[in-house]
Amino acid sequence: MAYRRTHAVEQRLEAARARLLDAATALVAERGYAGCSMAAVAKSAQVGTGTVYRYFPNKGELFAEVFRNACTREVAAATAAGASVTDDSHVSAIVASIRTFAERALKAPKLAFALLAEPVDPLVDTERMAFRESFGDLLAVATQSAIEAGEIPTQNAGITGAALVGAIGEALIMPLAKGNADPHIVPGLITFTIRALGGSHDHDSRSDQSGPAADRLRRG
Amino acid sequence: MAYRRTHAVEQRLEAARARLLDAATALVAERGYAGCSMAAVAKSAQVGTGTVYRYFPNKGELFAEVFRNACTREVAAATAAGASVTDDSHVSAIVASIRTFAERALKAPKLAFALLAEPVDPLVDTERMAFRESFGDLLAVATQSAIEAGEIPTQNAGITGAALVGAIGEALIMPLAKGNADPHIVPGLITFTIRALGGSHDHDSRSDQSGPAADRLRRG
DNA sequence: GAAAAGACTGAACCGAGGTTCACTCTTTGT
DNA sequence: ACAAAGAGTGAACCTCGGTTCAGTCTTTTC
Repeated sequence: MAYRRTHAVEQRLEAARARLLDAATALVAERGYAGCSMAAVAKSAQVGTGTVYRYFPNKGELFAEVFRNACTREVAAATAAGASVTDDSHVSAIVASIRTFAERALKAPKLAFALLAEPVDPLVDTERMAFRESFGDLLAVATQSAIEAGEIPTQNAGITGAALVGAIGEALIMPLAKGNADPHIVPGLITFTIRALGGSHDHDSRSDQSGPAADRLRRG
Repeated sequence: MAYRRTHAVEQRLEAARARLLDAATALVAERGYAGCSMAAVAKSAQVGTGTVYRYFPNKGELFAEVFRNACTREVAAATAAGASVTDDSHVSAIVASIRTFAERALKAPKLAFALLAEPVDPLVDTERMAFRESFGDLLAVATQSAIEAGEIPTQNAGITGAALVGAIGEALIMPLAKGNADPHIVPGLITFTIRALGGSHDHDSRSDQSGPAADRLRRG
């Protein structure tokens, strides 16, 4: 026999795989999923097109992993933000999670849009679904804690979690699609969240003060 | 000269166009957008494939119109439901709109899923965006009225409208995707809506009574 | 009835992008 | 150095559904 995978090679392969994932992620963040052909990913990672297929069986799997990583990062960030204020109140923790999520999304709009709403492969869609679900679960669990702590009224925490995810996503999509990162909506969303949970109104210092002028009705 | 489009022909053409739209709509409602090839639409409408292109320049335009019609119907139904209770309170009107929307969606899950979430052409996506926006506007206007009537606290009605659309959409997507039309979520959504608006809790007789059991956290 | 103007047809075409594969280059072990 | 086993390559291939168009059928007018 001759040639058995040595440690050095194994590391190089791992590195190449990571480079491919990084390149793909960067491309999504820059151009959205639509601008991510396999050829583009390969080129961006400085390898031949065929090489990509030595690391991933097909496009769906590659981008499923890209999405999974990105989603994990986002959920982790939101979770961490929530955990860092648990000493205060559960509602505050939820608010912190949501603020972190929204602010991060506004900072990386193309990526956030791809994660939330852009048309993608079925395989990738599954990851998105999982993302929304796990973010919803995160909120649902926190909601349940808040209920049990008597901070907010009894309610179906699962529905509340899902509804909050939808509410935040939808409110963010317009600005994300346009690419203009107007952080003005965040306080409005937080007010909405606190009220939807049924919490008292002092969990967040900044409350949304928009006037009743008719032209304020339209989003944008 | 010979042959000028007579009235009878004009009517036949119009009828054919309508048949195509109907066939396409039925197909979407039955199989979702994914199952809607031009050939399938043509076959279902009993015409040749090429004929479709005598009525619509391309697939995108055809389905944009299909979506536009369906969306218009849904928004109209929700609007009507809201208008029919205006004598009571604005919050009740919003609740009625939302209930109607949700119940109709659960009754035609494939169509609702296509309208709300299924991956589609960019052209069709535009219609979807418009749909969500106009439904959001409907809710925003009603919210604004409720604010001005003093029923609910001052808030950015535009954000509230968008957030409610997202909340309802997200909460419905899971059941819609699975195809199981569990009307149980509707009362939960209504509770959520009323609370999010900041209205008092007696605008709807049926309130959601889910217990705190942990296994209730998961949606489904 | 004949000719002109459309309307209808569906098999053939086509493009875009994911995927493959015959070939070359690199690494390993003797 | 040399052969075996991978790893890398990118041009060619394939697929699939939207689109076209040369040929046929229908309607209208004279």
